[in-house]
Amino acid sequence: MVGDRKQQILDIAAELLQTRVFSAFSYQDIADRLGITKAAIHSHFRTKEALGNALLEQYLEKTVNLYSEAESAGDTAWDRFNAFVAGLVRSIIDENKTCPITLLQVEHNVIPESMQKGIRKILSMDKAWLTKILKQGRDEGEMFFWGTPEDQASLILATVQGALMAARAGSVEMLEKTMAQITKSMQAK
Amino acid sequence: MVGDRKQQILDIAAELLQTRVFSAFSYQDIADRLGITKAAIHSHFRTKEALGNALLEQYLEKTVNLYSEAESAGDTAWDRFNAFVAGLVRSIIDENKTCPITLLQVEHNVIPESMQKGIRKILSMDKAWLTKILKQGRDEGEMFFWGTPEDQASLILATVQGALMAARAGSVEMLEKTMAQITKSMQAK
DNA sequence: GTCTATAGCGGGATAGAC
DNA sequence: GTCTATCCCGCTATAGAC
Repeated sequence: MVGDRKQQILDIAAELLQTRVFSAFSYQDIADRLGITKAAIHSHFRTKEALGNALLEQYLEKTVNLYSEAESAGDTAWDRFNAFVAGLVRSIIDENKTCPITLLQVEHNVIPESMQKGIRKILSMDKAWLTKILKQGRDEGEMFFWGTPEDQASLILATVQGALMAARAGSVEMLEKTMAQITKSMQAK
Repeated sequence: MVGDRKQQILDIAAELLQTRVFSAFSYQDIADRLGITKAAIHSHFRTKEALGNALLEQYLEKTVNLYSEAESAGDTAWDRFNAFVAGLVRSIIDENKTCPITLLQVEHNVIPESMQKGIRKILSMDKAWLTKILKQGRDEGEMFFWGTPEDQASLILATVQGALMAARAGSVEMLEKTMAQITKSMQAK
């Protein structure tokens, strides 16, 4: 009847994932919000694994878009870095949400292998992109950190994910403070 | 028959929590490993919520012990800091495990309120303890960071949790590198 | 393509035997 | 205190109507 039911389902699933975890939402939850039976969801996504992979594809696309957006935000590494972090934080909106990739990473051992693969792909893209930016920042003489850009990228990704996650049990204010703290730590030597 | 069944159950539950997530293990999983029926578990922990709270009590105790251990490791802030971080990393052992508090924090919206309270308690203790150590380190002129010790404590906790979590989808080697990176970032100005 | 009815299984939890 | 048999519910998934 609607035609883009598939997208509606994806949108609701995305929200449920971000406010709970993958293991803790069901087809029933989605069906309830659409006023249909859970079996109807299976017409669009035969298994929950398929739904999960569709979500991951969507995140992959969003991630790539965020890189473009960050690179359009300015020419300096700092411009790009700040736009990237802001983009991640923006995806949270309220304190009950958190980064979907972080969530799925936590559930790594509990979800189907096809999904694990999708998660690792996005995580490695993030790391590669951030490494590139940090290298640029160091070359420009504007970013300061120890060791390789790659190690620093791991550090920052861990911090950002940890902070996005902590925002759930704590406050969003805290999140912004923590992000600011990362920035400061690289601003001067 | 055994007498310390309760502790056996707790130990298995702790391991299941760390390798999965709270939502994704069941009484059945525990019962299977003990060769009894899941109903028997209910004799020891009437609800899963009760089991979760018992786990949290155990973690609280371990956390307090880790503070003592860290403070016995030496008199300087660095001695204590390193012992603390090492203690957290030690609890991981293999790459399929992660920090239980991190896990429960992620599931904050999905677990009973009594457990949420326990989690927040441990998290705030960690933050308070680490803030104290960072203040000491700054006063000694040995630790360098921007802003308040409290903000830096948030940053470090987020990083550690993020890194412990990332170790699950990635490698433990990476974890150690990331930890080393945190340390380096505070060693010189 | 979109949906309902229903199966089949596994979840947490209770009653009650020992 | 320790356990089994059992209940009821919600889960994912299939069959088949429209």
